[in-house]
Amino acid sequence: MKKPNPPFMTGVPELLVLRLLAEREMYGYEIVRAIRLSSRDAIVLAEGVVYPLLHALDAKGMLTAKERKVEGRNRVYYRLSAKGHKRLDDLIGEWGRVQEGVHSLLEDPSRGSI
Amino acid sequence: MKKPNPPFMTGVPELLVLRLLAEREMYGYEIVRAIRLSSRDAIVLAEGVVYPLLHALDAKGMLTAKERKVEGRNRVYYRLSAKGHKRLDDLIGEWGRVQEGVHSLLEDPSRGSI
DNA sequence: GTATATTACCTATAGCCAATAGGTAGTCAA
DNA sequence: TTGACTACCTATTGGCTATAGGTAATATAC
Repeated sequence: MKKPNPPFMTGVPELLVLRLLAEREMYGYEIVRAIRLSSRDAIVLAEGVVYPLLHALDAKGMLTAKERKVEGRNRVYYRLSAKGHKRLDDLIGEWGRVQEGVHSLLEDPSRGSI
Repeated sequence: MKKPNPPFMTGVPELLVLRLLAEREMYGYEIVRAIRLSSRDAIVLAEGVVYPLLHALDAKGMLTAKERKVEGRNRVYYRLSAKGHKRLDDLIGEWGRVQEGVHSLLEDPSRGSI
């Protein structure tokens, strides 16, 4: 088996999925496409990443699922719960803090050594 | 045992360590402090993260180690190799791409759904 | 008619990063 | 001599994510 590429980041898939669902209800396959398109292929989450994540978030009460039949196909539409909104806010805050931290280290790494 | 916090990101510790060592040679304990200070506590990597990372990077030829005795204490000073510089460039590029991808999704998640 | 591509869902396995929790040893101040 | 700080280290655990599959329906092409 080929050695898998290293994961580039943790927590971000969850952040992105929650953010998309904060805008409107979506189904898994749609989320996979939206992340790929909206990030211009910078972030590509396979279905094997998104579906288990959705199930985990659902199990934690972060979102609600509703199955619907559209054009002969079953779709599971997800929607953010209040808990999911809270979680999203936390992740956005953490992302911002980390991003700033990385930025300051990349730009001026000597600041920490004074 | 307390449930450990989830990792907030992968590849970033490596990025930060390489970036610091690109500026000047440093030793492990100093790196731990520099990351904490320069990021204003946004990113705190314990010694148990940094030391194994340094050893792994050393084993991969990303950096060179030189032991030195300073004020009665042993310090292992690390320096970036050419390979390490290359790796740093790659990680900086990837960080930029991912950061932009996350940014566009956070700001305008509907772009991907047209 | 039957391949192929696309949509849409799913699970199992494996790898690796990082977080925790320890440990050793030297220096210095109270 | 106790505590605080410096400076190094390892073992274990856990969780995220990547891969690699699988099912089934629709639409298109040949």
